[in-house]
Amino acid sequence: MNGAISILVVEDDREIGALLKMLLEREGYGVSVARSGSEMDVALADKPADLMLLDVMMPGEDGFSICRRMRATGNLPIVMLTARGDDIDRIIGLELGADDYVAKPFNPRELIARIRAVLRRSVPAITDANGSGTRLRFDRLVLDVDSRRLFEGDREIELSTGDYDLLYVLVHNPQRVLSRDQLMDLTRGRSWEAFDRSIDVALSRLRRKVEADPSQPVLIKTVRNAGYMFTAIVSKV
Amino acid sequence: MNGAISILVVEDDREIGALLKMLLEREGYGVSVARSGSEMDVALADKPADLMLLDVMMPGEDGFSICRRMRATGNLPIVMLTARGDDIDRIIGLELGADDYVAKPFNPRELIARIRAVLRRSVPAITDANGSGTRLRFDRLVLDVDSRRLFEGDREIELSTGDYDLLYVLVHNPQRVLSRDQLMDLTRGRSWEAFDRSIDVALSRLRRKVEADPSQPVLIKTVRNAGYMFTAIVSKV
DNA sequence: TCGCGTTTGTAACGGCGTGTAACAACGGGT
DNA sequence: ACCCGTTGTTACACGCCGTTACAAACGCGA
Repeated sequence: MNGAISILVVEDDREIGALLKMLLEREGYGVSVARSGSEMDVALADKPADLMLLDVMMPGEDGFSICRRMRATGNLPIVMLTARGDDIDRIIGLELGADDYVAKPFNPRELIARIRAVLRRSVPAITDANGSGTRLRFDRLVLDVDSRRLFEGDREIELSTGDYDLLYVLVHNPQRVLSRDQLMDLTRGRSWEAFDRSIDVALSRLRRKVEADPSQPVLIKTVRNAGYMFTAIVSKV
Repeated sequence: MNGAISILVVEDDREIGALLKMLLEREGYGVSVARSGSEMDVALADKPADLMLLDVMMPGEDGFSICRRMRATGNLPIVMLTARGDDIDRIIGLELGADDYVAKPFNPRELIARIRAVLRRSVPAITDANGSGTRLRFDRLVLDVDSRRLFEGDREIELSTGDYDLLYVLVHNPQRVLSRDQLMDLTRGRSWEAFDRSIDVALSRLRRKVEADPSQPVLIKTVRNAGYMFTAIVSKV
């Protein structure tokens, strides 16, 4: 854990703090958790961080104030964690000085993606092999994540919202079997109930668009009794 | 509300004063309201403010006069509230030494943004790397935030107030899905009720102006069951 | 190898979310 | 007062996607 990128989580809620720590460590980051602004000061004095994940709503000094303080003294990348609704709306479009924010309840994937993006912007040297680039190439296709568009050469392949969400998840988990339950969770945030065929149908529709020969799928293989697997090599740019 | 930044609102109209107080307190500022120049003097003697929000049009001593007086004695940041956005008012306001102005009727978000900007500027330590970029480029377009105008090359694309507000919010949140609720709140300050289609229609009208092919939108993507996403890369100047 | 139960592929249908034309209401400018 | 541009409302068309139904593919035991 020495050469790892270090993230300081500032979050008063024990449970959420632990969850964040777990999530981020799973991604290979070194993680410390501070439960207040003053704990944060101590932690930073002890060891500098590469990025700070900062909860807005905290007793005592709140996230806004901490963010402002940090900006006054340095430019440590900050990702804010805001409660749903009002807070978000207040931050959006305004120049708070944070580098990005994620709304609670947060989608773990989005959180990781945004942290990676901020790190990439602020530390150009760190190009995580596993990272979320903005253009992904596989087979003869290119998926542009920024614009949610898919290209085959210079021809665009139209994707619906559902097509894109599904393809996005698959492309980010190549050579790995994803169960229907996982796909359901990752694309729709719901869990899978027995006899639900919607994933199968969605996948069938996606194949029709991305497979050279939909009747002989090679990009997306079916793994009987397990789920589906994206088989192509995925590279950036 | 002790460590909070304090703002003194000088506004003769009770209703607008209360509205401003509410808006600003929601942002975490400490707010006092004075209803005339003399009330202002009393308030300032009692407790110094970090920023003054000053209505131009008032019976008795008007905002211009007050601004001039304040500048003669100190450099308290002042944001002027002008009745109409005529150029005369703007120039006078800035010549007088005000730090910024907002035209009535004001967009709450813009007001807050300008106050934040002035506060940040007035604390010289905080010179944000993202400076005062008032022109934003994306795709083949340039949005001038100061004048609220949009250009495609040297050709201007006419935007209504609503067009601009919506585009502004979108452009400030690229690669992020904004729900109808968020868009509603950010552009109109109201919350979204089920079956309200006004955002959809506003967005459709905006697309007609900014998309190369409105029937195949690429700048503003629809994310089904979630909202809309601005997909272009936005850069300053 | 065959047969049968289970799993998967996909066509077809329909509910519903979204796009947008048309109309109404509103407001600022003259 | 009128005009005209803007914005909200309504209505309808269309495409997406969940459900259903049935066919095809698979796997396991005989």
